[in-house]
Amino acid sequence: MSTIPEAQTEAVIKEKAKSLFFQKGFLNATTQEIADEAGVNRALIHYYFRSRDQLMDTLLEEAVNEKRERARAVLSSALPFREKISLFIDIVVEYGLKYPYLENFIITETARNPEKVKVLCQSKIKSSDLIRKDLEEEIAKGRLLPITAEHFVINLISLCNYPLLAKTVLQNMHGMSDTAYRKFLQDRKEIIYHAIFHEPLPRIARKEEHPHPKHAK
Amino acid sequence: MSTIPEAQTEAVIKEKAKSLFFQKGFLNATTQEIADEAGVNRALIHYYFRSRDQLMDTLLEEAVNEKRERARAVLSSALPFREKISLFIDIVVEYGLKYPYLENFIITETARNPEKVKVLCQSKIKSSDLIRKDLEEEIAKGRLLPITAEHFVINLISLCNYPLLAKTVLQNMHGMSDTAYRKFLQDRKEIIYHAIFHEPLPRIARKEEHPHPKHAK
DNA sequence: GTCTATAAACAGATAGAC
DNA sequence: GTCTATCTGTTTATAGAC
Repeated sequence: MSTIPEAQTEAVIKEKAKSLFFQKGFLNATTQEIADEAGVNRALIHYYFRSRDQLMDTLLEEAVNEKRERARAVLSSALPFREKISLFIDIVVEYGLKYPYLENFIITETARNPEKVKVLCQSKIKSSDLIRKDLEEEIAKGRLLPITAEHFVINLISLCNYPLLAKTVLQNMHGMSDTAYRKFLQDRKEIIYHAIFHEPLPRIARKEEHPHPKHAK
Repeated sequence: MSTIPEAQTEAVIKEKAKSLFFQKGFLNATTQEIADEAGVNRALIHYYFRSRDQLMDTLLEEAVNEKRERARAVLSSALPFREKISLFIDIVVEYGLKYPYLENFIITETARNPEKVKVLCQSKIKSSDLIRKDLEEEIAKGRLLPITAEHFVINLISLCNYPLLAKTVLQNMHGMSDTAYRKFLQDRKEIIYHAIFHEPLPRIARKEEHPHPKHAK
């Protein structure tokens, strides 16, 4: 279409489809809706991505890899354990604020087609492996009650991700506007740290205070 | 169909559709698949339920009400607070074992059609209201770190439900068979209590030890 | 109440013109 | 690269015979 600079069609489709799926929550958006959003003809989606499924796979893989890379960087850093976890929570919640429906999409797609999970979890460096050593040390020092690394990580991720997945239910149940809901998710950063460590989140050593919510590279 | 006793067609459709949706995880089962499962003609689904949507609404409402009723009974009982919570975890996890895809279904449907949530959450007695008094008492006595009733309940439900929603991802990531996954969910009962109260789950005062996993009325 | 046959709507994908 | 037109398959829903 003439309003689009040119030759960026593929990128535009990806960007707009990503927004439709992960930000606006149109998890079942049709190729027509994607095309409309991108301001291009429907056939172009097939020209560039062959099928709707391949487009989705591409988007999902990219988004998951980006998020995982960020989490991995923190967990494998040299920071003290509790700072790692605090930053991990920050990253996961901020990512959830930016792409509120990404987790929803993953859950929906893997439930519909369990084979797809293998693409997403390949070359897997499990978070639990990255913190196992730290965790065992903390437990040995008596700073944490005994727990396996797997359950620790699953607890952490559950506390971060469930409120995203249940967004509609929670918003309705507690009568939250969209902005109130965003605030609620922000507040949960401290709540989650608190639930994990049973002590307040230290006010020091926060990487940044997010003066602007911009977070994606 | 002649193999079915008779006049129970409506009940059979409901039962089989429930199994398809909530137990087997065919969240997008077509009317044809439902009819096949029930061993009836596809047109009968429309005869009894008018449309696929109405069938789904009926199923969802019944399942949610049943689960909520059970949870409510425990939380509004006269039991000590920690026993209530322990039983609550038990109910939610056991319900998850029985209907592994119910929560998935709720999340998917409310994301697709946010209006539907109003049907599910009507006449709402919030769990957080039922335990608020208990919780404040516990906090006043110094037996629990300060937390709002809302966040407390959301933490609790997150820890119970997320592993259900992420079943496919978790199974793949940790190489769990179906039976290993069931065991994993069972184990989480103690993990969750532990995460909430930071003390081991007492071995006494458990309602039953589930000699048979049968749990629905 | 239960079936067959069919309508009606839709979505994904492709061929072929420009 | 981008468009229009069309094909194919799928699914819900209903009309009407039995």
